[in-house]
Amino acid sequence: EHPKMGKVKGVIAPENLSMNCALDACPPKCPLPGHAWQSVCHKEETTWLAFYRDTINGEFKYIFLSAGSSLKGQSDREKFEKARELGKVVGNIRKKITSGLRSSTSVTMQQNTALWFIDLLAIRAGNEKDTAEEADTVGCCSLRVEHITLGRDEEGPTIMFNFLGKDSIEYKNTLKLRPDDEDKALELEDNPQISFVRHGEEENFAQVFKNMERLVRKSDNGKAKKPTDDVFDELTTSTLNQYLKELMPGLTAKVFRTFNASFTLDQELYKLEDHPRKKEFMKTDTTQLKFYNDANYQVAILCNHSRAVSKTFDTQMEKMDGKKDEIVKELNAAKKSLKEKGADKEKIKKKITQLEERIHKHETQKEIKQKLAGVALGTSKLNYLDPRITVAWCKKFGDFALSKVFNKTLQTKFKWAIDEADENF
DNA sequence: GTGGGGGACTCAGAAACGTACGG
DNA sequence: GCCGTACGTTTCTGAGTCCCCCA
Repeated sequence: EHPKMGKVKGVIAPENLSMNCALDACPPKCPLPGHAWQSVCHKEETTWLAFYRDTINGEFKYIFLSAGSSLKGQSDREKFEKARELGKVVGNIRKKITSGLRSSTSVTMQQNTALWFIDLLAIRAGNEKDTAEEADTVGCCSLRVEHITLGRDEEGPTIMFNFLGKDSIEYKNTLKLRPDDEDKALELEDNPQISFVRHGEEENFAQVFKNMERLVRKSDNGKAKKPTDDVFDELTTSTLNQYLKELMPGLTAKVFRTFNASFTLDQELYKLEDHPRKKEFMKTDTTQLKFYNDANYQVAILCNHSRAVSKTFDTQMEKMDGKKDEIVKELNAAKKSLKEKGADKEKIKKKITQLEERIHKHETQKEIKQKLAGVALGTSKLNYLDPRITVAWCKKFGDFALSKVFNKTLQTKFKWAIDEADENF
């Protein structure tokens, strides 16, 4: 429960607003007669147009330009360029991280263990928070012993994470080795609460597990840790980011999230190229869109973007089941009539095929609905996926209409990417 | 020199709103 | 043509990240 829940916000008057405009520009006129702005300033280094203080916690609230503005587009582009830059050197950085896992210096070991998780699981950095003023949520650096369960299964060690992340969204995930049995692996792959260690990282995972055993049991002074103690007791987000800056200029924990999200989308989308069912996916706009959304889904799972399941979800499912039963009944009747004397066999066979296709379509729709019930695709599309990957893919595969994946708002926001990327991006 | 907090930005899901569709 | 439902889009504003400055 949020400590400020139930508090009522005060009205913001012009007297609470500070305006920001160029020195040679005419400040906007206050539209309310008898009122005036608190102040007018000329900050050339900032992008906000106005600000006021929140009446509950006194924090700054800014009025910014819209996401579709060229200024925002420019910084969006810079964000994705930084992620691409990371992509070019990520191999070397991972080598440094994995060697740091074995460091005898405690803080170095902690830094690299945390980064290993941030890179693989796209967990946020985890700033310190004042739980008297804000909800008790955590990220990687602020993980507590109570959020981690170490275990073992048939494949080897397991690390289970269970904590509340940003916006009090539950993060539940078990990290484990991929089973050799491919059927079992594929089955587990569909489970959004299980993540596999990357191929070739098995030994590093063993080291990470060893580090975690140490970190959840003892602090550096040898004292046993309580469930409410920090796992990474020598880390803060700023020291972690300082370390990252040594590895690459401008690198922060957040960049890993952007990079891994975009990289995942790219990998998933380009599986279409040599996919054994390529023809099937390319058949219609609907099937191609489904392929895109499946790729987007993988990113949403990685970033833990969830949403509340609709209150009417169960009834919607029941309705779909009912509808399917109706089509099945019709199909059975058609099959029966095929055996009757004097029946127009060709006509009935055609009807049977149509009904079977309808059942298949219906089942697919239900499957998609079930899969996306608690998963939000929009957040990653808006914030983490380099739009140029999508633009290029649409151009490369059957000149797929971009409007199918980017609505009007996104087309405005990503105008810079649409202009820039060709099919070879 | 350093740690903490102020400041400025991005990211987040829910609510509100608009619209298409089918009975 | 009306109405209810579902679903996509837009708006809202809270919740994070991270840099920088100052005590």
